[in-house]
Parts: sequence; structure tokens; C-alpha cells
Amino acid sequence: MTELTKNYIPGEVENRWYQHWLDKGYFNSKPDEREAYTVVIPPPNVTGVLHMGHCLNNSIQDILIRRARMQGKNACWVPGTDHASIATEAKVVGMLRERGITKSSLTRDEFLAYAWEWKEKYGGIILQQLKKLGCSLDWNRTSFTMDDDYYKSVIDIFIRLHKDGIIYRGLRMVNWDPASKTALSDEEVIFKEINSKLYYVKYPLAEDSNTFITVATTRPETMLGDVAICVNPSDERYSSLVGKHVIVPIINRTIPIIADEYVEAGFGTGALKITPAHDKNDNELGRKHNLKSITTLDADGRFTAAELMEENPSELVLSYNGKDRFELRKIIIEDISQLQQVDKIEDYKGQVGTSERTGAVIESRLSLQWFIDMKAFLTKNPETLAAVMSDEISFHPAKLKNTYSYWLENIKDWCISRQLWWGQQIPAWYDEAGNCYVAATEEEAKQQAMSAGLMAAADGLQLTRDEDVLDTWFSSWLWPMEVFKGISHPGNPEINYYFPTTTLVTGQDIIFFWVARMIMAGYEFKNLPPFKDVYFTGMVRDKQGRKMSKQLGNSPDLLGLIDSYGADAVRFGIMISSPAGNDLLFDESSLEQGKFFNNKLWNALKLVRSWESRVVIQSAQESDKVQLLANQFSFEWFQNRLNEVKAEVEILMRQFKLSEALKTIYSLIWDDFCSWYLEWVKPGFELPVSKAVYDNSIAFFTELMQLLHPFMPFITEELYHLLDERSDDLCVKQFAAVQATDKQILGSGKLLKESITAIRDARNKAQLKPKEEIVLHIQPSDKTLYTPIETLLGKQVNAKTIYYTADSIAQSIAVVMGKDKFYIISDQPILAGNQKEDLLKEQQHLVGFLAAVEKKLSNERFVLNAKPEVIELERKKKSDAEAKIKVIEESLAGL
RNA sequence: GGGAGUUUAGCUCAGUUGGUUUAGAGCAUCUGCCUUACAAGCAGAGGGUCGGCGGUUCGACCCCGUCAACUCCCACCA
Repeated sequence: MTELTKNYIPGEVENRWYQHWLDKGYFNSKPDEREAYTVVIPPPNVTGVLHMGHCLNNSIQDILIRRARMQGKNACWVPGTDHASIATEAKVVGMLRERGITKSSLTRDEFLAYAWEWKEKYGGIILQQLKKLGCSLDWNRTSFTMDDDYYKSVIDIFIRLHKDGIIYRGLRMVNWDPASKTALSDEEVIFKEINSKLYYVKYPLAEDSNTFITVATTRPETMLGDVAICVNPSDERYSSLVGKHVIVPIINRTIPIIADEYVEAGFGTGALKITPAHDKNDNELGRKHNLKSITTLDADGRFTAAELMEENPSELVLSYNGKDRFELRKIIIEDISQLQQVDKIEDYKGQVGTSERTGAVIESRLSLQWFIDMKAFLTKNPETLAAVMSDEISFHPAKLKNTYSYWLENIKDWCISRQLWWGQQIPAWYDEAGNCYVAATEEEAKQQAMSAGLMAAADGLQLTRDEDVLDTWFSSWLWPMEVFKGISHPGNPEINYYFPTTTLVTGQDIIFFWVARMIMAGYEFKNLPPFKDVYFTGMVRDKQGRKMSKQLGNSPDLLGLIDSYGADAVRFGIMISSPAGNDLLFDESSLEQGKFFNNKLWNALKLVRSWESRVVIQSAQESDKVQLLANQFSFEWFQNRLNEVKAEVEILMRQFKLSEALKTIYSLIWDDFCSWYLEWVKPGFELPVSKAVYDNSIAFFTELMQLLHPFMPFITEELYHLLDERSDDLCVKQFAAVQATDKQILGSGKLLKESITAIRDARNKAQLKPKEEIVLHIQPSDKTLYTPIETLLGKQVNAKTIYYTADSIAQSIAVVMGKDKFYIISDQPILAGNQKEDLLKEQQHLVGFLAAVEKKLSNERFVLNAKPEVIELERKKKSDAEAKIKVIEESLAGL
């Protein structure tokens, strides 16, 4: 076997094994007779690069998938990317701008050609980066939400839902992003608190120009679209004015004063200006009161006087043309100030909606868009809510069920059209009269038109296709189905086998965007839940709890981290500090811990491997029966610890407590295996090693590597092969069934560890050097407990002889451990140290404890009410405490 | 404005239906060790009364109420 380097070097190992796994096709899945374990990746944006969030998310998925693969399941993890219409279109537009090309100078097809070119060149870098992390994705299945079949499926679904009346087109107030010039769904709007101003503007009464009504507004730039002033009907300040009129400054339009309960008398001046074209609430009020709507801002958020022309606008008004809304705000306030009609300006903290993608302040804008009637959809698919509430689909953490149900119960219609080119183009055609035909092709649309009798002949028929594309989420809600062609080729063997998928791992931030809609889609199109468990990860933050962001520069370079620590260490670091369902405070020191762990494994390997050349059937030491028994004890104890931990890990994994599971394995390896077991069986310097010790140690080590493999795949695979010559790979090695544990031997191990620690502590305090041998006298409460462990105890505390005694030993260091006592005799002068002080402290503690127990037992209501076993327990506590106090008192008397 | 969650050692978190020794882990800290697998290490140690108050109970970190702080989600009071 090869010489082992001093330290573990991850880089070369990781690339080599990943390639090997690929070559062997271990990640590829085909339907077979085994149970499927299916995970579909939350498709990252095709424009994306790997960041900490992906790292967390995909590490978790890989752990689940690898473990399932090793548990005899047919593990299938599907990779892919999302076309991300807004984000990608913005990227492509930016790229074109750099080349001096504007989008408006291109035809749709030309633009799309550039977009595809961009996608082929830069898209999906992130998938390559996932390989670095060790993700065991089935690359043959890589999907994209704009693949041909996928595209067709989205179109098909649109047509289906339209036919069912679930999709409709309508003129509504929508969230308008002036930066990307498209409508957005409510979920894409993020409200942010900003410091703005509240402007108090005086509107003179038409009936009496000396009287004013003052209106408080944050948006004076929309003033030229005002069509009424509204007050609360019970507001006495204004009751005499309702029904009269005011004159809008600058434009000099005469508008009515109306009353509506909607207005809160307490806010501002209690008078509200109504601008139906630019505010959602105003729009509703406008409709209620039959007011007209005057648009003054265009799609770019710039002023337009187009709808004001019939009012013969002044030069001043015309000069506003083309001014940006924020610039206009300043200008208008200046101009009204000139008219002496600004009463005052106050600072004001308000919420504004911003675009999730571009960050631009959202405008409410009246426009013709496509919607999904969510109420109708959910009435048709009540399982969407019911399945989650009944845990047919389990959320982890479960608290998100509340969030989910609240959203569903207060749902609004989903605006699915986007004024973009990159995406699935809406399959709707319009004739010259404006009639709409929804069909897969223009031919079919024409047929529809003709059969509707609205068109005389095909020849003269001019149809134009809807320019818009569909919301990205309208395609990604089909992801778990269409990656198996479940929509484009329903009933195919793959969808039947892999769907419903097993577990979805995703961020809490897209519970509405994606998770909820996938569940809706699952029931609507397949009548099945799309997955059984959903594991929601929190957000990755920095040490101080701040979000990772480019501006703060606190977002680490993941590939750089993988280079310097190794992928296993990165996975370890991120998983160990990732409590289920909570945000993760990322700290590079946890990666360091992972790296140290790698090194610990490497050193343990070096130790065990160094024995290889010294193996004998039975060592000289072992000819001694005592040594043989001691080794036997070590084997049995560790085997049982291993069984115990395997069972614990099984439970933790079922509960999705991955971080806990990793901690448990980490401690098993570092503490139980390295610190205890290996030290127990380790032969003296350059002494031969018995075959039993060698074989068992290799076998245990191998099992540990297998248990750890899902979390740290590379180093475990490497060590698996370095521990022994193997023809198979750990990656696909199947777990054996978990065996029962022997509580008695675990108890003995615990006693051994505690005894060792207690005696070492006493040695430390007495300043006895580790090399100095001692004689140990044990005064046990039960000698039989010590016989199986005495040899190992002696070895670990460097005792040359062990005696049992019934009496205290003079000239010794006494160690009290529960009801047992140890006496240490050394050739060195013994320092009294703080022995007495420690014993007194312990005594005080026990006396207090005993008092509490006695109080409990003398309370007759306790004896009357508590369960018998609890009372029994208290009695035992009492007698134990008394025994311990006695031992301490004896020791104190001897001092 | 509504809703949810959190509050346990310096930091990050466990703590299963209230009763097993007046609370556990990792990291950090302190002490002693370059002991031939490992100083990226070894052997030890200290540190919290479980956010405050009140209640239920024989018994509360755990259940109830209340107050406080923090976090998140939802909701366009102009």
C-alpha cells in the first residue's frame, strides 16, 4: 500500500472520486423493482452562481439521496435550471447594452437568439459547481424549464386551464415594475420601509376660492390624475363640504368632494385625494363612486399628458412630459409652492412595494393581463390545503403549516402574464376586432375564429399573437412532474415510478412562489401530492446575523472555500451549524472544524495502517488471558456503541435532524472511536498487533466511514479504499440492518470511562506526570462491576498494579466517584492539593440534594399522587445520596 | 394593523408525553502536556437556575396567564 502523507489533502482526492463515481454511473437511476427515493432539485436560475444558500440546500439533498442510495432504495436526484424570465432577460439586455444594442432595436426572434446564445454560453455554470460540492445528481436527467417538451407542457397547461375557466384575461390594477416594464404577481413585490415625506396640499373650493381643503399625500406627482377628494362621512369638519367641488392645482380640473367610510378621519387631514389610475385603493373607490380614471404615468413611470389633452393643458403641464415620477414629485411640489398651495411637508415613514428582481418601486397600473382564478382553483383542489394540514405532505419545520394555510385562505388571483420575451409565449391570438382565441398554434386559433363564425374566410384572417410570456413560476410549478415528462407524456413509466417524489428541500422564502403552487399543480394535473416531505431551510446569514449580500461583501466565495478547506469540510461546516428550520449563522471557523475532522480521520487511518506490518495471529501480550479479555471487552463495547449510534442516527434522519445526526456521528468517531476505543486496543510502541485487534479496528473504521459517507462523501470513500483493498465503492455500499444493543456492556464502558477520567483528574491535580506509574486500590461498592474493565482501567491511568480493598489506604490520594473510591499510590511525593476542599464542595452539594429528595418523600401528597416507579426512584436517589455522603465523610475523616 | 416563532453556559444550539441524581453538546475560555496516529493534537477543569412576574401541580426548563425583548410572515392608512 502507498505511503500516507502527513496530512489529508482533499483537492486531488475529491476530483478523482467524483470522476470515478460518474464513470461507474452510480448516480444514474432507472425505474426498477426497488422503492424509489426521488428528489428534484429546486432549479437554480440559469443565470445563477453557487452561493451559500445553494450549498446548504444541496448538501442536505445530497445527504438524503446518498443515504437512501445506501439503504437499498433507487435514489434519483434530478438536476436542472430555471429559465428565470425576468432575471435572465435583464442579464441579456445588460449584455446587449454593453455591445451597444438596445432591446427595442431587435425583433423578438433576434432577441431570443441572443438570449439562447447567452444561455448556452453562460447558463448552468452552477450545475458544474455542484459537482465540486460532491452532489450525486443524475446528470443524464438534466432539465431546463424551456426544453421543448417542457415548453409545450406549459402551453398545454395554459390552454387546459383556460378552457376550464380557471385562467382569464382582464383589465386590473396590477403591480407594475417600471424598470423591467412588466406586470408582477403580488408575491414578487417586496415591501420596504422608506423615509419619505407627507405633503399637505391645499385644494381651493370651486364654490368659494377662499376656502381650501388640505390633503395629505405621499405621491403629489399623481395629482394631475386626481378625480375626487374623499372624506369620512362622519367627519364633522368636512360634512358641510361633501357634494361641493375643489379645483386641482396646476391642471385646474374641478372635482367633487365625496364621502366614503374607507377614509380614516384620523390620518393626515382626514381628506384623501382619489387617483384611480395610479393607486389600487383609489381605483376601487373610483369604481364604487363611478369616477373616471386619468392616467398620467406611462409604462416607464414617466409623466404623460396624453389623457389630459382634451382639458387643454397649460404649457407648464406639457413641460412635465417625459419626466420621471420621482423627478416630477419635486417639480410639482415646487410649482405648487409657487401657488402658495403647499401647507406643510412632514417626514414620513412609509412602506413602498419594490420589485423582487429589479428593486424598482412598483407602480399600481391598470392593465390587461392574464390571471389564474385562485379561489376557483382551490375549490376544485381542496387537497392543496388539506394534505398539508393532515401531514399527508409533511412540512419540516411544522410551524410553516400556519404560514401556508394563512396564505391559501387569503389568496388573491395570480397574475401570470409578463411583458417580456424570454419565457413561454402566451398561446393567445387576437383578431382585428379584439376577439381572443387561445390555442396551441395559429392554425388552431384560426379554426376557432372561423367556427365561431366571426371570420368570413381564412384568407382575410389576420391574427396577432399575444406578445407576453408566462410567469416563470407558471412553468416551475410543473417541475416535479415534467422532469419525468409527466405532462408532455402522461402515464409514461418514469412518471409512474418516480412520482410523487419523496422529499423536497428548499428555502422558506419560496413557500408561496413555488411550494404551494407545486402542490396545487400536483393535485390539479395528477391528482397526487408532488412530494411527501418538505424540508425548509432557513437563510444563510453571516456571523452577526446579517443577510448575505453583495453590498455588504459578506458573501463568501464558495469555490474558494472548497479550494482551501475541501468540499467535505465545507459540507461539514455548513451542516454542523445548521439547526433544522432555523437560519444558519455562517462562520468560517466551522469549516475549520471540518478540516480538523478530516485530519483526525486521516491520522486514525495512519495509526491503524501502521499496524498492518506488525499483525500476528495472537500477540505476546494476548497470550496473557487478561489482555485477551480486555481486547474482547473493547470490541464488544465499541460494537454496541456503534449499534446504539446507528439506531439514533436512523431516528434523527427520519426526523430530518441532520445537524444532530452529524454531531452524533462526529462524536462517535472522535470520542468513542479515537479517544477511547483506539487507545484501549492500541499496542505498545512497536509491539505486534493481534489479528483480532487489527481486523476489528478495520471493520469498525469501515462502518464509521459508511455511516459518515452521506455527509462527507469524498474522504470516506478515500479512506474506505485505503483501509483495505476493495473492489467495490463506499458510495453504493449497502447498510446492514441495525442490531440491538447490549445495555450492560454499554454500562460497563460508561463506568470505565468515568473511572479513567476521575483518576486522571486526580493525577492531574496531584501533578503526577503521565509517565509516572501508580498503584491503584479500588474500594468498590460492587466489585463485579470492575472485574471486566480493570485491565483497561490500569492501562489508561498508567497503573502497574490494581488491588481491591475494603478499607481506606494510608499515604494515598483518595478519589471519590459516586459510591466507589480509588486510592492512588505513587513513588512521587504526594501533594495534598485541594482534595479536602473538593470533597467538602461535593459533600455540600449532596447534602442539599438529599434534603430536596427527603422533603419530597416526606410530603404525603407526593407519596399519595406520584406514580409508584417515581417514588421508587426517589427512594433510590435518597439511598444513593446517603451512601455517597458516607463515602465522602469517611474520606474527610481520614484527611 | 394582524399572525407565527424565538428567549437555556461568552457564542450557536439540544432538552422526546412535567418526575434517573437541583440542566446537556459543540465552539470559545482556563490548567497541564511537543506522550512515537494526530499541537489541525492529548489529558483535565471552570461556567447557566433555563427572559421577568404570576398561576396550575405533590412536583415545572417543560402546562396556563401576563409583561418584555428579538425574529419572521402577512397586510399598499393616503
